[in-house]
Amino acid sequence: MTFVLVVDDDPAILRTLSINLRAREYDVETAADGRSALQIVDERMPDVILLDLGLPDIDGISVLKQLRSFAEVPVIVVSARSDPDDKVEALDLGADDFITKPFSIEELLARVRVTTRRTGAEEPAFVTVIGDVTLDVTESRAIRDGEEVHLTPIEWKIVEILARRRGRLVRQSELLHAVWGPGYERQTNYLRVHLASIRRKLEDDPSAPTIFVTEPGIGYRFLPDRA
Amino acid sequence: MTFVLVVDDDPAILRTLSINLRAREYDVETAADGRSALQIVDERMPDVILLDLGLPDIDGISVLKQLRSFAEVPVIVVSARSDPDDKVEALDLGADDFITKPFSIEELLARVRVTTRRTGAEEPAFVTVIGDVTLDVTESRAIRDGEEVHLTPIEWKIVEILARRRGRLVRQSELLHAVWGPGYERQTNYLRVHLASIRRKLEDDPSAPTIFVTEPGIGYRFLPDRA
DNA sequence: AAGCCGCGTCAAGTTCGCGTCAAGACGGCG
DNA sequence: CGCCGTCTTGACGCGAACTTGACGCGGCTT
Repeated sequence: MTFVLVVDDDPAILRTLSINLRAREYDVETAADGRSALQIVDERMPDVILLDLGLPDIDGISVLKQLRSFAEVPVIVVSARSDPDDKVEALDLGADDFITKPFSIEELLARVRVTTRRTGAEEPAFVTVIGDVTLDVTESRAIRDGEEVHLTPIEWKIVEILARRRGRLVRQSELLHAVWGPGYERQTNYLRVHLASIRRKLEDDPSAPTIFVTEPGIGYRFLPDRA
Repeated sequence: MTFVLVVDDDPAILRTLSINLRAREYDVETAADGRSALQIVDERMPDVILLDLGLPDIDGISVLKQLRSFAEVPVIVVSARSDPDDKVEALDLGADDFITKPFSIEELLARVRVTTRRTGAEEPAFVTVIGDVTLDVTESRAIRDGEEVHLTPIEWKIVEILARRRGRLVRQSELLHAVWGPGYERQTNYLRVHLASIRRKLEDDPSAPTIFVTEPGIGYRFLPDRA
């Protein structure tokens, strides 16, 4: 999943952007000032950064400069200043794009798509290792004892949803809705059958599951923790 | 010297841009309609294209589409239309940037610098060898057993996208979106047909592909690894 | 203790997706 | 205007994947 960092001191903007980006299946993190923005970049390099120029602590331009001293990550400047000089300065300092407030959310999303298209930076490879099993959800690859195991599309969907919530409980109705769509929330037998084949392929002892465990009457849980 | 193609039907704009660009030591050529623009691109590939959407003959959007079917050259759309939908359409069809008239010359120049800065940094001369097949994606050349094999434009697009992600999975919807544009994400039959002809031309045994492999229900994968 | 409900298992039946082929539509070029 | 390469569209067969129903087991309730 593409990871976007949104930097703005206006909570309303942060909220709007987060909601819209998340709805498009982006992984979003926010920062309200330059210091925390740089920290996030340091910890977990984003695929795109949306950067406001008017920040409370450091000037947005300075943030951009510092950023460029160690990272090539695409930056889209989002600013209320429409003065051409500001744009030129930001662009020449390494910004990849500049969009002025107020802006159309659709346009912003399109510009985000442009930068990700160019860098080809999709999916930072979401992999999970459990003992001798390796699951690469973004690549749809499962490896067990060194050799590839084939999972079907529905099996992958289930695994993906459970894996994204590592450890937490996922209700049956939720799984059914996510995989089969609305209207299938009571077909719990589907889950039984498909979970069975997933376990047959990935569990050491399919009859005593330790990775994909059942919460009777409620749902399922993915437990990647293993010695 | 960086070569810029300016496409606009307004002679005044052509003049202003030419003068300003030439003053910055760009090599400039102009076109007043879509047909001659495409011709120039065919003869002498520009480093950047400034494209107006309102052209007398072909719609600017169509020019962009045709352009993208055979060239990756950076395109900055320059248009009087400020409707967000127009912007989104152009950007999703492959435009790298979008600027609305009237604009500041300085800003336009800055945006030109952004695109050239980007493309100048890349260019990893992209050839792949798999056994007796050689693929030169940047040059659109395929050679098998010493003789050239002809691939059609769509075939090249597919090969290129898969090859750029060597080994990694590309989802059907992604391929369809990238090759045919938004709205074609479910026409998986297109992929079946074109993949078939690609395999017929490049695989040893087209019925048992080893280079372009299918992940049933999910997508395709390019596997250049070979003994 | 008996019965019910939810889960896992299995096998049979059906659908779905892929590859293949061929016919028709489209568009560029002479 | 007609030719030719290319792309689209539909039909078909096959195999994998999914659905569906039956069954047994175990825990929980009454």
